[in-house]
Amino acid sequence: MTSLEQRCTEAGLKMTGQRRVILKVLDGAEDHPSVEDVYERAKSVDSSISMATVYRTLNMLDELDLVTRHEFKENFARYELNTDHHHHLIDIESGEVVEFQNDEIEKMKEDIAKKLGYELVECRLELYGKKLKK
Amino acid sequence: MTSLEQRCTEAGLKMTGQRRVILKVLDGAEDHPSVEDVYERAKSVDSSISMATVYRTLNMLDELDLVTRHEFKENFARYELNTDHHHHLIDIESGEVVEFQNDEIEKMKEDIAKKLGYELVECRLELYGKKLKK
DNA sequence: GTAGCTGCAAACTCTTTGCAACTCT
DNA sequence: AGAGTTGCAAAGAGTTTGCAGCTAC
Repeated sequence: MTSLEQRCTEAGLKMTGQRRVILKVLDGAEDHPSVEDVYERAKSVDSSISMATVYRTLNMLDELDLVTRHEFKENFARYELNTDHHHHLIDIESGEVVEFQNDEIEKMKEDIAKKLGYELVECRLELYGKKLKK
Repeated sequence: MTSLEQRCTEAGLKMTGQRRVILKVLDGAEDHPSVEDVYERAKSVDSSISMATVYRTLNMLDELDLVTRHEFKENFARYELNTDHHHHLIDIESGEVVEFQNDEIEKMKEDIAKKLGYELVECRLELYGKKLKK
């Protein structure tokens, strides 16, 4: 049983076959899968899984803060297991997503919000670029 | 004739009545209007204007880089005339949008992209917060 | 005159939801 | 047993588009 599965059970969710498959897909994902991606991967394990269940499950996980929903400049959402805090650089040519983290920026975000009279609750920082040739 | 109108004409666009109204709405907006907002404001001047025209016009302006399309954590787009480069802080309680600019962050964005092997093309930086009580 | 623009309604895409059947616990 | 979960299909929301008629140039 994955720790993700465990956290879901602890949250009071029933552990159905479909759910188990979806959680495993997420747990095993090394990328930032779209709903469609999760659906395809889950379906290849249990072909009875429906898109509706994938949507419902991802929404639940998002609400439980076990997963983060991203809406990059695409017209669909991508999901990612919640681990450490980081931001993303998206390759505008390939769609590849690279993660990065930067303490200075974290600090500046806070400072800026405070200076404007706000308490920072959330933030979105996405860089879009293309690979440099060496 | 607004300078926006002039730039459109220079781009080879025909200046129709509807377009003139929409451009004026954008030029006069002090906020970050949604398509619906632009539609309503334009319609109050010329009630024959259709939603389709508003969408088409905003898309054109975006392509001409006269306008910027924002997709904050809402499920619709907002538009803003292209002026100086800045970012946004969105009040998660009221939806109000505050603009800010920070040179240090601009520099760091570039550095981070370069360090990851990318040329920075675009970026999205949005802070979400709630007003601090004094 | 004609290329481009418009309004209308239909189509699209992604996402959500009502419902009846099913299944963990 | 019963609340929660599922698949299906229909509904939603925002946005785009085909088409026939209209208009700026």
